[in-house]
Amino acid sequence: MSARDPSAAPPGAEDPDGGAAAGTGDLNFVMRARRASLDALTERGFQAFGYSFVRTHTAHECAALIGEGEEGPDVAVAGRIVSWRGHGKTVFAHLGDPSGRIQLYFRKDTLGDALFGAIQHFDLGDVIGVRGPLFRTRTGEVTVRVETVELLAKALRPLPFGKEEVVDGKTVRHSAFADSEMRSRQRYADLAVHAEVRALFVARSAMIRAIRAFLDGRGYLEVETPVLQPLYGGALARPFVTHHNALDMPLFLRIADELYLKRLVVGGLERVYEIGHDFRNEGVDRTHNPEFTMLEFYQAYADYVDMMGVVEALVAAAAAAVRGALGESDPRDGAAAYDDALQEGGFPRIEWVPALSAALGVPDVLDLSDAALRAAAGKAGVASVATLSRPKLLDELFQAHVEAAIERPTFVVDYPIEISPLAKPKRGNPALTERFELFARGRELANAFSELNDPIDQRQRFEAQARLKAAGDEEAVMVDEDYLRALEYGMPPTGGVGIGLDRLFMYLAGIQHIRDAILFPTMRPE
RNA sequence: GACCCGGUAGCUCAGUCGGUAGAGCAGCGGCCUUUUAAGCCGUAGGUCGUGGGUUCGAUCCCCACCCGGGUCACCA
Repeated sequence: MSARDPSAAPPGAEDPDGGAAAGTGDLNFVMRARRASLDALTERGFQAFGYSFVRTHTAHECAALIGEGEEGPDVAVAGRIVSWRGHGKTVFAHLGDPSGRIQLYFRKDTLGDALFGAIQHFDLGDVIGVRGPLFRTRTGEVTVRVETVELLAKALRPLPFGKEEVVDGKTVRHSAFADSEMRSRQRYADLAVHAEVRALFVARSAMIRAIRAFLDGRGYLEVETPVLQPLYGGALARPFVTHHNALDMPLFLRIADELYLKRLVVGGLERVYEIGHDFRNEGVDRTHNPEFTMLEFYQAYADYVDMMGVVEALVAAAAAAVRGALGESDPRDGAAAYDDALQEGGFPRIEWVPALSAALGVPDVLDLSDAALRAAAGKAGVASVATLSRPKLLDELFQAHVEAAIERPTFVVDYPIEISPLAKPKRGNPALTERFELFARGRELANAFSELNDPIDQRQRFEAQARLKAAGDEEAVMVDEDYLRALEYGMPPTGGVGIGLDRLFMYLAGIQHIRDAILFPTMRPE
């Protein structure tokens, strides 16, 4: 609630007296009219905020119920008033519920003077319940001939409904609620007036449910690990810092689940997964929200080749769920869930070093001197090449030359060891690691490796990171002694995968902005 | 962080080469018993993002700031 928006306060909040007329001086004229309607109803003895309503059918079920007939049985439906057309002694309105909308027909001679008088004080957005028989109007629309009506929640603030018309079978909306910032801030209003936004988040939920079912079906155990961590790790990112008062110690919000999940594999939970939020204290843009939903899963006795197969099947299951939820008939533009390649699996696999070497036109990019890498990075438009470390230069070059060009789902395999501090060295080539990332449309969708389970090697990698941190790299991680202790007890060879679910959903559903994939994205206060 | 664009009524927008602003929808009043972007008549509604400056006068010009969008950078 904003201090700068007095009208956002509850009735009487800024006026201790709280009378019906008090505290309304700052409200705009529309809201004053709503309060007047509420008062008028209350004076007539109408309950404006009901307690319950027994709905017998949804709007969608009503259409099925009447079939091809002209008359149908009595129904009780409930929802928001989304349109209202008064005609003197009759009113046509539409009621919106989760299944769709249904027309209501109010007649003065059916309702009686008192009830018909009362509904003159109904407004768009009010939540009502009505009962009456179904019929078809002369234009054929399924309609409830309302015999009784209850007001279940008076809308004291106008919802930004646009007007809808159907042109050639498609819904065209006029004067819709279009301010993307307001739609994100007031997601409740966005959802209330946009059925397609509700459908999108239903699809997101379906995708996550499908992923859980997929992993559960393969014997993975869903677990929960700490969000508040004394040391952060498992990724390279700047953390959020907080403080525990009673323990008088700093705590970090996790940037990854990885190190705790692998502790569980040490303990004999051989297949685990977690779906939860990670937090990274970095910039906000079209593809980054400070908190985001991460899936990580680990499988003992598997390597990265095994995990590629799991990822293909998991992405196929997620795509099927999104497609099922959004419907087959009218796919969103650019929604990859409708791409057959996702169902067929067998994503192409390209090797990191040869791919970059070919892009640069050199025999082996790893043989290039730092100076040559710097020159190539500068040519590719990478900023501040003079200060970047060798691993960083490699990473930047790969992003610029290879990642950005990948359109179809593709596995990139065998990353240089310098940019993969938690991955096992590649069999037969210790300069590389057994790691893959899945890319599509220039974006990373998954990151995975044969997990490093040699505690001596892992300690050396941590210490290299610690040196970077001492040299001023804010993203480098600290040595996690407890994690090393766990590895010293022995961790079976393990394949691990991380998938950002917001981005996977964006990819599958054809969403361009991460803000549109998250119900309540992080925003500045109003 | 840099550059570009924007912030006007509840919503969607127009406009003012500087003279304190308009439309559609929503609202309010009236008419209308099968309408569906309902219609007709009437009416009300705005500190033109905030603060300075120039000016007789600023929503408009200038400066700063706030907020948002886009591009780039940062962020694997």
